[in-house]
Amino acid sequence: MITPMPPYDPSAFPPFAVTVDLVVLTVRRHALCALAVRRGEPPFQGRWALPGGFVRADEDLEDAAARELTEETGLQAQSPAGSSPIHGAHLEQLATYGDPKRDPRMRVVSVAHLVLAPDLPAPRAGGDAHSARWAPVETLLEQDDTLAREGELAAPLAFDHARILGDGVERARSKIEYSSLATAFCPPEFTVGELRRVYEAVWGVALDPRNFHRKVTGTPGFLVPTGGTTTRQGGRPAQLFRAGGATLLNPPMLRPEV
Amino acid sequence: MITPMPPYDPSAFPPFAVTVDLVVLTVRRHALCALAVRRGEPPFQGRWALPGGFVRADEDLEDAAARELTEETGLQAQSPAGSSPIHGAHLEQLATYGDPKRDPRMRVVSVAHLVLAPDLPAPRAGGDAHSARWAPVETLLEQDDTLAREGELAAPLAFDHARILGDGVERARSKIEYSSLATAFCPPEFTVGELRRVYEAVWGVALDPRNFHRKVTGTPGFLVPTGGTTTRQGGRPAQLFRAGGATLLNPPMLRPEV
DNA sequence: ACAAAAGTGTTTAGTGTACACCCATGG
DNA sequence: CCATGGGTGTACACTAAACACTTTTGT
Repeated sequence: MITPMPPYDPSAFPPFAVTVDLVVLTVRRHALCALAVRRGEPPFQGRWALPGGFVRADEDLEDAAARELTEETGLQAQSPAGSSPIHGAHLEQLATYGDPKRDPRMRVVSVAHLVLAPDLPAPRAGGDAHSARWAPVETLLEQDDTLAREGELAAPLAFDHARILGDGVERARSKIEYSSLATAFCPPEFTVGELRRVYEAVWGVALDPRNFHRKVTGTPGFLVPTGGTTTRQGGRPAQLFRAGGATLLNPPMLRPEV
Repeated sequence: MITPMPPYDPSAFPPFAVTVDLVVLTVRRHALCALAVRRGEPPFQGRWALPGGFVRADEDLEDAAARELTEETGLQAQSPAGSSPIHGAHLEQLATYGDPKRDPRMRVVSVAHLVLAPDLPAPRAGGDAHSARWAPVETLLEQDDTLAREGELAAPLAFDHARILGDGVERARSKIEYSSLATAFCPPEFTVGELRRVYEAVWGVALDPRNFHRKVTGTPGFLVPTGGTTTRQGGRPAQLFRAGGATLLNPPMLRPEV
């Protein structure tokens, strides 16, 4: 017999644990990197995993993600609604993973979040760097291939974190096409060339510097010049920009054909 | 003191209830409609809500959503991986809502899913139609305005379901731009005009029939002609098509400027 | 004959792409 | 002076938008 609105008995629900996992992405040395932490206990002891933790009893999901982010990196989240005074990282919900067997011990539903951050000196800014590191996403993902190799990253990521990381990378790759999110990878002031290198690292392609320059400077609200210049990249001094108010890019930045 | 990987104590986690809620969209009489059910018990007794229910102890999230969908509508879900023999509805995860106060009784985290279905004769195909109905999304959403009005839909949706519905509608509106998902609103065989009316209903705009025709028939893999024709829309007989294998539209269908 | 919806052709404006070329600095 | 990256100009291909026009049915 089918019940359109099933009886809603709050005292007889299956118990779940709810966690947040973080896909924290940045661009370092012209490569897209993700934050990984080493697990100190079973299961998957010694393996690398995405940072994360339990959602507290009276905590919103996004608050839990922001708290874990601060604990791991010292970064403040910059949610759409929030307006942190300090330069923060972009934080958004990614997807939720609830396979009954994803954690061998118990039923855990994980709400994954995506964080885009500018390049940081080191994880946790001087904290427990021994158990947290940036690694290129290909390094973290290619471990899923059958070829096991030597080195400290030889094993695939714990749990279903390779899938979560892959989904997060895919989201970032597509989202910088039609939004101004790529600026979240840059410091507060940046040049057009630095922004272009972000696109090149995230997409893994080479872009024409001249057309890119015309495109981003010609999109109203994307970039606002600060008046300053820099020569930190060598060559002719480049104008410095801040991210403008526009969040959507129309027309979008086109990713070269695969 | 800060712990990079917090102690993971599976026996001491806050208990959560996990539910799935469904945003089931269809196009009826040239309007985008969503499935709503009437609540039979407190809280929000008598108010309209999105269909949904608890995730079972050993059930994956997507399986739970597909089960609820079948219970409410008789539809089979057509997940990306699955390959149901009968014509099914598109099902994908939408987002997860976990505000600690979203359910007044207990901590409930709801994983919302989005379903796109062809027009159906009636909810539950002859079942409990008295407690389930299709309603235009504007009707369901405009209730959130302060102006309360008479009629059976006078009250806003229960819980945070108005926000969930709004997010689902927004996802559908943007996703038919760059994917072939609009065909999920159509029966197995359909005409170009019927597909165009789907776009017009979802976006709430008028499209040029001639340019639309050229666009969709000129995109390889989007539509495959079945050879048949129909005059069910009046006028000159129109070719019938099935959805092709392509899932991404490149270049995308452009939504007229707002 | 007329209305209605399906299709096709053509013109125009705008955008992406490729690439020649110049600019301003450090070494 | 040369290498390096920043920035502008321009020609060409492609696309979308607007709309005149023809086709094929039902009434």
